[in-house]
Amino acid sequence: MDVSYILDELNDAQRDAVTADSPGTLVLAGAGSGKTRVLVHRIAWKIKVEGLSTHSIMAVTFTNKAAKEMRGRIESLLGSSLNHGMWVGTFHGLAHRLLKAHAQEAGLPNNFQILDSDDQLRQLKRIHRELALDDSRWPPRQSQYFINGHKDEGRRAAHIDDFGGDLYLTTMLKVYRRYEEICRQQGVIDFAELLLRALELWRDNPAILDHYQQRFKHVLVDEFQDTNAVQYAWLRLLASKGMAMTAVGDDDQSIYGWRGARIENIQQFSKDIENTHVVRLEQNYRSTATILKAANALIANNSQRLGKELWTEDGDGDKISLFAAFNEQDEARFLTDRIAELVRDDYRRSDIGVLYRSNAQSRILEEYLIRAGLPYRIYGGQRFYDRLEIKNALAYMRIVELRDDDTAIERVINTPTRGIGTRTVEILREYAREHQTSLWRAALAIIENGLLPARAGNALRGFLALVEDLAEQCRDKPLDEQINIAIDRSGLLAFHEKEKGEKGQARVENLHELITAAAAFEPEDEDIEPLRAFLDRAALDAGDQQADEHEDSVQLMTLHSAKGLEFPAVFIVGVEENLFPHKMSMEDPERLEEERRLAYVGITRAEQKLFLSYAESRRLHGQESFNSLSRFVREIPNELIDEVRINNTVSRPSSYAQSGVTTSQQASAAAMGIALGQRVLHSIFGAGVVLSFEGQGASARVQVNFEDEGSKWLVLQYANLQLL
DNA sequence: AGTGTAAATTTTTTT
DNA sequence: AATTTACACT
Repeated sequence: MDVSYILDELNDAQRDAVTADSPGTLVLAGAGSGKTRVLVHRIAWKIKVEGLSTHSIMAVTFTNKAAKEMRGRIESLLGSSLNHGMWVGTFHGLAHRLLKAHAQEAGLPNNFQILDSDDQLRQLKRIHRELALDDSRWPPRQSQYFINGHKDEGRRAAHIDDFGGDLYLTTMLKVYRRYEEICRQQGVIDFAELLLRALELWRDNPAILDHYQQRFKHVLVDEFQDTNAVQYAWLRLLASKGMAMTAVGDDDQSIYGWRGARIENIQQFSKDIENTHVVRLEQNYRSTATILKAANALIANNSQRLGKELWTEDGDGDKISLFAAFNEQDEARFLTDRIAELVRDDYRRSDIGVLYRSNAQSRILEEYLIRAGLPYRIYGGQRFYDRLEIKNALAYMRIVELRDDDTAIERVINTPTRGIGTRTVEILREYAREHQTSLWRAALAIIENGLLPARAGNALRGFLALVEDLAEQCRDKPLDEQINIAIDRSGLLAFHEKEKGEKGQARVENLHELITAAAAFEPEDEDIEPLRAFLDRAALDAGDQQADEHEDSVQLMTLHSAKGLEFPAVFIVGVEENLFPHKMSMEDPERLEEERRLAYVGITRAEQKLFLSYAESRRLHGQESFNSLSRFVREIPNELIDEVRINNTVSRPSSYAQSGVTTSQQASAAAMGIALGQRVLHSIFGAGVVLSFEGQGASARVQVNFEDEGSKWLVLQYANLQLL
């Protein structure tokens, strides 16, 4: 059989990675070095040359998008469809599949539901209220962070030592325990629980583990640097009987430390598996030499690296553009102007990626893009299935599916309003807590025993009847019909139609979109009831971005969601201290290094052109701030950068007027060379930024926000400030 | 019980 | 700035 097509067009290192026949293979793949290609070709090699069955291969990725792409590329390389024999999916997706197959052994009801992070937070808020915790002293977010953090490390409440009654720990543990109890009662599991349960399932049921150990002969893991402790332990269990494993990763692209990812797993891998074959892929096929030089120089500032340097046979190409905008509007204008120029130069809009550190930055960019008539598409951000109206609609379906789902009940019991007020819900909660049961069962019992005033009782009975009616009506109907019935009968549609303004209209449209999505929904697994499969998909899948998918449009996204993508032209906006690196990450050296890796990821997305921009003054969350150029840009060698500042001659924006500084004051400040946002150096306090200004002549004072000392008012005459 | 308005709170990244 | 929460009013 001719299998040369599998190895053709691969370089030596890639070929080595594809054909390696060792128990452990570790591929350290730099950005743009053909990582996915190696994975896909390696799978083809295992099947076509080594004769493994598709049934015995498992491939794990981190995003649904990556899983889908991998499946597609394998199919097109092999020229045949993969069906369900091969397990390709995300850790969460595969864990979910596993738990559904063995729900009983995993201690879950057959129809367990997934609790997403938003619902998880709501649940925790309720627990805090129940435990009478003051939200300002004990923010629910902190509990969420605590619980997820420990779950990611494989620790349940019972495993955590409270160190003899430490108040913080005992409180957090109280919440954690109560949370576990409630989840168990309702038959719901959160994201971290999905992974932890899957691990425990194998650990505690040797027969089941053995079955999968027999079945899988080879497991391949993409983005290995992003695995957390539980995921790694899960893989180790599976591979403990000498099954072969391939891990592909890049320590320089580890950007999910905050989610429990452990870069160390890469090193651990070669320690744990004997005779690990290590392959380095350093030749880059994506970017110009200039872009790679910048990326290499930047990442060299990180201390803990396995070491790796990208190179290319390509030429230098264009320099990297750096634009200093006055403010975020100026930046947005620069962006749209340049994009328009690129489009004029025959770039397709979809060839252009716009990356930013945080989602909040996209709004202003969108505004300018719309004004310029440039179609765009946003990845990530508010996901379709996370929208309020969609979650409400799905909540009805979830209750139909599983009556005990308290989160869903709380969400829609009075949405749209139907006379069930806070007091009534309060009574339900109390009853449920006392009798250790769900809200649904509590409601049934309360009505049975006539524990409510007539009016509230009627309203509640109405809700229960509605749900039963929905369940009745939906039986044996097609999925889209079911959802249509639910949003109609529940009054949800009418509720949003009545809502005034564009918002209500958008919500109605989204609800229709949901019906369309339901009609188009094709379950991956025929055996599962469509509604169940649809709800699972809604929880686990980002909802592959709706609408306009085929129009040629500029691609907007956070740096995190850009990982794995590439564009001929890339804009990274907001390269400012405090924003990127984010101020939350500046104190801790490890987190700062993660920010640097994020910058590395961003830069290496670019094929030909890279534009960086920053704003000297930026209004974010209603507050004006003055940030200096990001240290990451300063870490790029000067000769690679071309500083452009098109609007150089335009007068400074109105930051003077806003702060109430008069023209004459401006004049005297200007005479000293001091402008708002100007960076200055003080002999004692160090470096800082001018925030405000008042008075003239001898009484002139400036307010400076010092990096180390905070903000201070100084008499200009004596301050002896040096301009930076 | 429901509705509207004022006050308070929150702003990193996501399966 | 925008969203959630608290509170007063109908």
